[in-house]
Amino acid sequence: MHKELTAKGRATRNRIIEGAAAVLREKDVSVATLDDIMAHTRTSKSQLFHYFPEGKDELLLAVARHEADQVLADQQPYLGCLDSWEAWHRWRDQVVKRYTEQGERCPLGSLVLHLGRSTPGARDVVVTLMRRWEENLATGIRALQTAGQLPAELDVEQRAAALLAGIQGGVLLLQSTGRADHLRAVLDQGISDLRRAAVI
Amino acid sequence: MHKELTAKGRATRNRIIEGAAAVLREKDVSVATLDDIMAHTRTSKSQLFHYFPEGKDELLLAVARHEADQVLADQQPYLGCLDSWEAWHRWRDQVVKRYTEQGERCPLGSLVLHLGRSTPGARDVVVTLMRRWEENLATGIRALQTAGQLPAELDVEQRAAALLAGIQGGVLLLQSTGRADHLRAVLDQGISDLRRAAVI
DNA sequence: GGTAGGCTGGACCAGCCAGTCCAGTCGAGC
DNA sequence: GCTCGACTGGACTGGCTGGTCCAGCCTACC
Repeated sequence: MHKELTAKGRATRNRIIEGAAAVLREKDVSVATLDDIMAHTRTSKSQLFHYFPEGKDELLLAVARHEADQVLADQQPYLGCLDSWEAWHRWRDQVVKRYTEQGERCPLGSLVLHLGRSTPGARDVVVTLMRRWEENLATGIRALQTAGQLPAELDVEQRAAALLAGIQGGVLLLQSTGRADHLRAVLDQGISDLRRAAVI
Repeated sequence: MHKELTAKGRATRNRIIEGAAAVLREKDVSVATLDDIMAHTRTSKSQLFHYFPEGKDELLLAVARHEADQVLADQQPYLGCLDSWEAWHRWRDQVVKRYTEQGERCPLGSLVLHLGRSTPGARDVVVTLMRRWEENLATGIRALQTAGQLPAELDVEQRAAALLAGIQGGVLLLQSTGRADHLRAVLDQGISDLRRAAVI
């Protein structure tokens, strides 16, 4: 697929994806039109359909993948080496900062919701993202275990799952209420409960 | 507003709201049309605009309010009297059951997202819902305090906020991955961390 | 320097769907 | 039983938007 793209073609394709991502960070999928994307990327409709023959959904899916990659990248390098309590706190700050800045928009969320079950592969994007995210958290907890900071019998999977869910909900509440209180609470509480587990 | 509605008129208006809610539980807002709602409620377009002069958005907002009321109602009577550990566990089961049955659809979520900032009042619906939900949780935690099951110095607000965020994220993950693991994990972990706080 | 095929521009089309309009019915109160 | 206004039916419209088509440009490769 797209093997035959020249360097110029690839550049244009990327420009479309990034431009579309920019558009979708400003307006909701249900409102954004191909014309918006054309205007923002200085492309014509034929180019859009040239690079995404299946049409709008294929383009949106590509944007969703692009955004999903961004989510974890934005948490690096912290998320990748959660091997001390200090590292956990730095990561916490990074997450709060990232989502406070992003504000009320959730391009990836609306995208996947919009594509929904009609577009095969849309769900996979978010499922994969969540799995990776959770794995990173689990790895971090295990790192604390091997560092002797946490007891070996801790249920790592459950902790990681609960933490991930908390973050998602915190972000959701940040986006719907405009306040980061919940996100902060869930991270603080999650980490301090983890620390407390160390003492027992 | 709508003071002058006769009994018949009120009945029709309610039929429209409930019918629309049923439609939106099956298809996403972005796909559902007024024709779908007409078909499902046996009404004509002029009736829709008679009862909701502002058009589709006004109708959707009414549906959103209707759905929001449902959310807390579905958690009763458990959510209302979280005054023992047993009550908390019964409530937990109820929540998991409710959202497992609901499956992947989240009518209220898509509705509010769809109405977004363009419709004043849409955000309020979800903000109010979340505030009430959180208050119920906080009341439950305080009930445990007065029952002597939890220490008085516990940060009730933070616990309630974190728990609410966890639930929202758990539901989100249930809807996007199809598995209830996260919701269960966050509730189990949340309640057991609370219990552990009792010991310390 | 020629040519095949990737790349680009933009006019055009067709379907969908919210919203309008008007003609007609029903029913409560006088 | 009359009348006024609430209520209902359904045809019509106008704008929007995803998608198509074709004609022409650019460039890598021979």
